[in-house]
Amino acid sequence: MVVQPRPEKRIPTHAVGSVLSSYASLSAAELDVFRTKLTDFQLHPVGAPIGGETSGGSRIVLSGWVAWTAQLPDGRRQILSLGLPGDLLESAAISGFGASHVALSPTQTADAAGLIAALEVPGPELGALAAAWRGCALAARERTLHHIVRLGRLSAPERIASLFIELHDRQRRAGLADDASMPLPLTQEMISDILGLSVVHVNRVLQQLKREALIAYRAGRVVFPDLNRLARAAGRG
Amino acid sequence: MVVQPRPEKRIPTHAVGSVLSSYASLSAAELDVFRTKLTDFQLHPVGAPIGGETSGGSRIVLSGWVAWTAQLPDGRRQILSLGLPGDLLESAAISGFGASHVALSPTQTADAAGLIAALEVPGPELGALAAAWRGCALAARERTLHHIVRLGRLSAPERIASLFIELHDRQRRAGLADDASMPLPLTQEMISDILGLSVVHVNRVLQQLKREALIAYRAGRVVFPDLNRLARAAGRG
DNA sequence: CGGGACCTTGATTATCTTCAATGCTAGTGG
DNA sequence: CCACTAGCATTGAAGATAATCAAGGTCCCG
Repeated sequence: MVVQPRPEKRIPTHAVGSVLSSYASLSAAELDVFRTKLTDFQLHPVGAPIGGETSGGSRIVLSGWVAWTAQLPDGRRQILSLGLPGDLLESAAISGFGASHVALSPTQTADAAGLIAALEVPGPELGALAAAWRGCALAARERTLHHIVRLGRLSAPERIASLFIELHDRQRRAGLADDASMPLPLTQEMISDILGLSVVHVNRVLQQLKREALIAYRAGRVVFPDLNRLARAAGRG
Repeated sequence: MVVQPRPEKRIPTHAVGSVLSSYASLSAAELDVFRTKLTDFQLHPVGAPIGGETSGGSRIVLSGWVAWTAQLPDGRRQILSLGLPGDLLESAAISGFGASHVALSPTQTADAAGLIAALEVPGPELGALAAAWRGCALAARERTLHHIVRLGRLSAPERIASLFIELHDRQRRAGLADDASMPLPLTQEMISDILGLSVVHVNRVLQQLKREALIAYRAGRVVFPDLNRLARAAGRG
């Protein structure tokens, strides 16, 4: 018996479904709809660009982490946002400097155009799914604004604490983190490009946070001994 | 014959029309449509909140400047974006900290919900208007991302240069600035809240830019002796 | 064993903030 | 008309925060 490859069976939609469910309670039928509406599954190795310069975007991250990176002519780099499972990768291009989506870890994405089209037709069957989708989009917008405050007004320790809290919340929604720890597939250089700091300084501040028992590392994970204290250290999260 | 008050006659839609026209060439009919679709004109004195906490947003700025401000519990402030004529004021609220739209100068706004609804119906008559509207929205999104790079990776002189270039471009589109100067109704404290710097430092960097002849003041305006040089000083704009 | 990617450390310097005054200008009320 | 005030701009001095430069160190992998 020839087993046909059935990529959709291997596609980890679990995380995305978990994220959507965190914004609205979804029926099994709705969870099926979003699965079947996704097309053009792709696997991206670390460092691979996603979507390319040309593509209009609207790919959704199924697993892995994606950085939306802007690059200045002199080499300075700023990560505009992180794409985690459930996130829609908007059109990458920005006038004024080179910007692109890059896989930070092995990443699976799919084209969400069909899903978006299906959600635009108003109907009671997909009501909760549409609400969840809007919740995701709203959360993404709030993260962008939050990031502006982070870069503009938070000190380095606050920035790191605030970033970790955001990532923890997002990964918990995706079912990828427990209540007191999370995986963190970012190098210190990536963290520095997110937070607008130098690598050296990120290293030192991380050590400081560890000394203060605000975070800990264990087996490739960040552990949060006291999330409330960490939130306070983030300048109120 | 009783003359009804006709507020729309006094409403300065000129700037908004100019901005829209800068994104797509509009017919006179289309310019009329956007005028007639706007409702609920309001005048906001300096310092007045716009939209309130409750309102869902979707007010458009007709004249004046509006700051979208986030406030941390300890008093630190960050201006997330500026609303100039033609800009849509999105829903202000952000989870995590107090945020609101505040008039920085005497400001006129209108409810754009009717206009938005009209543009959502696809049709050839309003095609260019819809394109212009999308152009505005896209530009606003790019400004937000640009702001992240500014705060994350540009030095103080670069931030100020980059901000001035953006404001000059926007005001030229609105027909409010000429090729080499623009009005600037911002105090140095407001600039510091936009750029994530202290007022004192903004003051010193402004003097430095003046000494280097990158900018000049004259009669309440900022003058740009050499925009190309300023763009270079902005870390490539 | 060598190389590469990443993390860590110390020393030094640059950038930016804070604090504390002072000046300036326009508006206000006596 | 003249203090008086309030908001904004400016200045100097001191100190904190973060960047830069230059080495090492660790770990993994071919």
